[in-house]
Amino acid sequence: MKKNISIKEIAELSGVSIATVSRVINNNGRFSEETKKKVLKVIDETGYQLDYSAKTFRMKKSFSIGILVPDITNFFFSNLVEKIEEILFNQGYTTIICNTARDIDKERTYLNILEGKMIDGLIIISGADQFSYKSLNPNKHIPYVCIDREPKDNNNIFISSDHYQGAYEATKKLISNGSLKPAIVMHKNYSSSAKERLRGFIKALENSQLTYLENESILHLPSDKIQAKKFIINFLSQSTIDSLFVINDNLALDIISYLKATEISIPEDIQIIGFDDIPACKYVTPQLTTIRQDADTIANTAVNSLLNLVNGTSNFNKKKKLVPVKLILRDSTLQ
Amino acid sequence: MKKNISIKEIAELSGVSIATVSRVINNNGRFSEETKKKVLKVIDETGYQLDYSAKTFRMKKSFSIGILVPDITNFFFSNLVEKIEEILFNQGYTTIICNTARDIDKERTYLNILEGKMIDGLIIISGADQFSYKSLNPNKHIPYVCIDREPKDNNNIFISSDHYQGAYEATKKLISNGSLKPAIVMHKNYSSSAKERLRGFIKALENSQLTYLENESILHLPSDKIQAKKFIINFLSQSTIDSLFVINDNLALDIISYLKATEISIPEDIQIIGFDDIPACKYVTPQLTTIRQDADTIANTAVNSLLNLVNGTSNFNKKKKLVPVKLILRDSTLQ
DNA sequence: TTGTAAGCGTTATCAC
DNA sequence: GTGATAACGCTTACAA
Repeated sequence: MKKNISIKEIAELSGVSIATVSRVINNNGRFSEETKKKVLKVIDETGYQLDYSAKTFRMKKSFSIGILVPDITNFFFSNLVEKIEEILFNQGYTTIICNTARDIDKERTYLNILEGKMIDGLIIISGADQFSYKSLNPNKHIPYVCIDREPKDNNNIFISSDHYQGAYEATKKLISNGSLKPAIVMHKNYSSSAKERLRGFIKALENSQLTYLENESILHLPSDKIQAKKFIINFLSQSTIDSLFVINDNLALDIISYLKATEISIPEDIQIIGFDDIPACKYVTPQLTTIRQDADTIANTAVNSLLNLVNGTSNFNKKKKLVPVKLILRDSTLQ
Repeated sequence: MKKNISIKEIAELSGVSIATVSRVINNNGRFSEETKKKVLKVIDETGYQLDYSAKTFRMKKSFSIGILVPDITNFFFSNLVEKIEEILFNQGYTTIICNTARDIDKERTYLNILEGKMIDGLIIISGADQFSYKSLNPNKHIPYVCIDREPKDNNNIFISSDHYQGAYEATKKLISNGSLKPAIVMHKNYSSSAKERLRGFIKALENSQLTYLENESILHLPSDKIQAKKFIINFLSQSTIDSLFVINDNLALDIISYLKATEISIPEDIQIIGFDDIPACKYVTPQLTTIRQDADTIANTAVNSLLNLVNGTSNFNKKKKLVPVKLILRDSTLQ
């Protein structure tokens, strides 16, 4: 196999030095219009392609951005990633998507690899714990922004849906629809967004003179689905809870399917509101009322903030950026 | 900013040559147990990290694999990508996921970028047309495998679910359940997998002495959802079609939701079978009977074949690999 | 405006 | 077993 044609050959073929060729290619420095033409002609004829690996190596810059995402099969995440990827692509950046499978070791490994690959920036999506990026090399740090996950050193940029607002509105809606005893359903682990949603839920109760009861107003569903089903059916038949604000749509849809086997009907006996607005919301019966996150705005904000950081363009970035959410009314709530 | 610590420092600090350090790091060539310990200790203490960009540059090998995927928000694809990514990760490869958004230009651009990045191999998932990879440099070609998309030069590797078998079984099931007039529902564009599914559908009709009617047995749904809804309702109320084999679950779920507004009931009036087995199948009412694709096997086969190609391990690879699918019975079919 | 040459961090070849 | 050293393709002072 013939070796790749390099800048050196181009230089020889066009009778100039490699430095000049490099200047022409990158359109930087000075060169005459004539040499430019000459060089470009040879490049065109030979089908020369830049060796990015050499360029990256030399410049310590790769024009690629890493994304850490906990679970790419989750619609909210894949939707977000798709949008981010598209924006970055249009700005000339490649996106390296890393599925961490919520595994902290895998996350660490990826971080190291990305660092070794001279990644220019990093977008961290969600995850249970606060995010702290410690490079093995304390002098090196890749600029990053977090989405829905609080950075540990808190002068880093953090973009998030207004989970508090969403939860507040959802709960208020349940109450104004007549619910006297709403409960929130969550998993065991509290991500920063889950915490905010809980806070919004509690605030809505308070503002409506309802009391938040540690043992009744919050349900922690087991992650095993069989157990979760037993648990929720059991709980609902023994309590006077009459509406559920569920931490995300996937879980809400699970709950709806669990309740199909029972006498409990939605929304008459129990109203349900989810979070995210995944496509499946519209397919279930009853269709799921939910809080829609604005993935477009989140993606745009994240990329802009990150590229500002990477290029040092603007250094007056707000540290925390809250993106409004929207209540989408469907059939799992009254009215 | 202090410069990165390199193999050279490690060499000095441990009193050996850089060549020896390199051998230890890569565990290749000979070195004594003693020097190994010495070097490893220094590496550990200093927190030295390999510079992949230098390694890639030097070796013309990046230990990363590109994936071209048409739409990462589609569950079948994201599920596949997630599995592929996991397998590759465990083999020491990074995965660069490229969402082509079914855009042929974007695909071309990505291909060029990936080539410049010294990608070791390529996995191409689905897409409407046959895939043909032409490098700008005719002497260079990155090894690749296709999933659900036929490669143009047909001695390339091609992995696919047995769409023919799936469609055949689905249709046979509809017929054995009493359907006298099944129809297949598809989009306008025929991917290689869609073609196979159509072939299986037609074969099942033939084998059951049913006739395939060009104007009745096949429905091409408009991509606009409003129009699609009108179209399907109109069609079903005017024809004697009594079962539908739908080209994929997303479309089948759409159809189920369209029919909710009508008198037509599923499965009594119309039986429906989808394809893929996405999670939402279990959430709808009635739950959707479907053909499950075996994403695990597809992912494993694709990665193994590709890595064999990349490493030149085994050169007796079957060119086309068919992965069996499975009928999952739920409530959108009788019995 | 252009050329010379150093240097990025690694691997690989060869000699010892 | 180990060490010198060339080489990979590019960018970028610095010189001319």
